[in-house]
Amino acid sequence: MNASNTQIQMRKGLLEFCILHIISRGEVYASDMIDELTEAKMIVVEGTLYPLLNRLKTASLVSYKWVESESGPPRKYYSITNEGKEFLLTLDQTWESLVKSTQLITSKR
Amino acid sequence: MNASNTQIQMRKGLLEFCILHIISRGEVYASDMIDELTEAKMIVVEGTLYPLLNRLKTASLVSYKWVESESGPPRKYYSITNEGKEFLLTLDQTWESLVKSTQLITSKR
DNA sequence: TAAGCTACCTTGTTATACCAGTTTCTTGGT
DNA sequence: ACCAAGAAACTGGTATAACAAGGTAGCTTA
Repeated sequence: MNASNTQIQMRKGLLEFCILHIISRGEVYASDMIDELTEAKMIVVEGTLYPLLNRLKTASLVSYKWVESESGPPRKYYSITNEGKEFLLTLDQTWESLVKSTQLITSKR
Repeated sequence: MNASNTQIQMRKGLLEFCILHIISRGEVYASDMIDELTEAKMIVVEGTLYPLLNRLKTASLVSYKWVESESGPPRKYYSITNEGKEFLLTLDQTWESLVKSTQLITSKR
């Protein structure tokens, strides 16, 4: 039971929420997402991101299109679907309520 | 991919944090914890709580003592150890930083 | 003494993240 | 023309935690 594992566990499920938010703001591909997450100090590795994106795609929450790159292999650019937008709203509520509950418990004394 | 599962996933690891906080405020036994969590709208079932308490005990973050009940079987009353207090401080930071990161990502537009 | 409640515990399943790779495509150097 | 290097997408195995659905044991009460 160490802090770094706790961090991983606390973040579970949150990543899906964050990724969906990032995609909801406009077309992006994997490296863009990793950059933005890293900038916000939420580290994520490729082996986590790609399966997650496939899950979102399978659930019809996002879609993608191949785009040729000017330097290097083609990229998958993701965008959010209407279904994804709706789901994101429920995630917003879930997160908000979770923060509220935690606040309530951890600020008591 | 449904909202109730997302809630479960988002909460992973958070429970450990909340339970440790509850125990840190004074001696409690399982039902007390469930009551407090339920009051804060953070539902948890026994099958989740007991293994978690055993993990915390194994990691020396909490200790317990048996206490006779006035009505019913004896109870395990938990209290936090010094090691647990230290760990709780790092969890506070982990949680705070996680909230900050999520805020940063989800409030952008 | 049997029923019912309370408290604690266990087993099997599911879902997600991580680690450590692999594959494919493109470019650049020789 | 060939090979190295890099970028991008992907995969298989492992660990962890939460849940569902049970089980066991002690105490109380009718």
